[in-house]
Amino acid sequence: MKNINEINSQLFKNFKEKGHRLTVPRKAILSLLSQTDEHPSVEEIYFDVHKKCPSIGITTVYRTLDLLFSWGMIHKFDIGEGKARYELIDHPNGLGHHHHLICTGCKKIINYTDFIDKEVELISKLEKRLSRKYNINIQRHIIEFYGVCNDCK
Amino acid sequence: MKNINEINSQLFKNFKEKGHRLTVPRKAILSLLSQTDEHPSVEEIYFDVHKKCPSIGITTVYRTLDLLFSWGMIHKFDIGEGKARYELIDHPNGLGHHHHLICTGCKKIINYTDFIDKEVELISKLEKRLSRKYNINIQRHIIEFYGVCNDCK
DNA sequence: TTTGCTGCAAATACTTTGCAGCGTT
DNA sequence: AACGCTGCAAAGTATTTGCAGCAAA
Repeated sequence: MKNINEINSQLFKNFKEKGHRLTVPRKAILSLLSQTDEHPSVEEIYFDVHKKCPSIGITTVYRTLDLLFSWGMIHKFDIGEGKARYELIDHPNGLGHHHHLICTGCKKIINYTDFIDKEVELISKLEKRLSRKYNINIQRHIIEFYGVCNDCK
Repeated sequence: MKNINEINSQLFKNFKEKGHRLTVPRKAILSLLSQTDEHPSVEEIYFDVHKKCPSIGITTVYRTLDLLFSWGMIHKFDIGEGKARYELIDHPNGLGHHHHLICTGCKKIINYTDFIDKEVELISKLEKRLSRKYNINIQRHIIEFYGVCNDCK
């Protein structure tokens, strides 16, 4: 059973080995993302890291997330709010590959991992076929179900 | 073989029967959406309808699209540009249910309909299971594959 | 020491809102 | 005639950029 420090030191090590500078804001942002199963927005990430380290500005949060996204380390998506939400891809804390169930009322996001095996199987087949047919190099996918949760009915 | 006027008159008829006022801007926006297989943004829709009818303002385009979305007539999604794109759901012009293949380089969107039968089958099963298990009333889904197209490699 | 990263302030992009008047029904 | 729809202007969010200084490697 790994604790948070072990998990983070592994994450940080990988990060540095890829040649990126491990600065205070980056540590704070990566730590936050590795310790949550939620899908924080820029504002939420800024609120958290700025509280722990007030010198961090929101511009840096935007820039860091952009970089992490372009390096393929995080997912970026918009559930219909007009702002981005983020999630670590290779989540070190036990949360494996999953898809989302989103309430259009309260914007709650449920990560589901049940029923996912058949999905993964179909999707990898599909990716191969689509890649070949449309001559496109598929890197990731988004599968989201939208509905109204019990509290919002 | 239906022509555009027939298609639109059917669309407009349905629209009015639902109790919505059929105004000049709404006609223009619905016509545009029914005649394209693309996924125009607000700006692109505004550019088109404003050219045909200069009195239409961009605010009306935003409001009309919001209403069409809340009435379940159009899809609304963001392919990672930070702005919404739209698409008629019940496309009268032959384009059936489909999913998207998106190039992260040039933002080109390919509608694919091949291989979709298995997807639809799996998805409807999934929707039932997820609805029951998570007690949520699922209304729609988004399935998108992201990659780099041949031109952008 | 080098070069990439950072914070601030300002600019830009997208979307929403208040309000008075107009047009569809 | 009623009331929903519209355009304009202004305001509200979300995000990006220029630049000088700082700090990780």
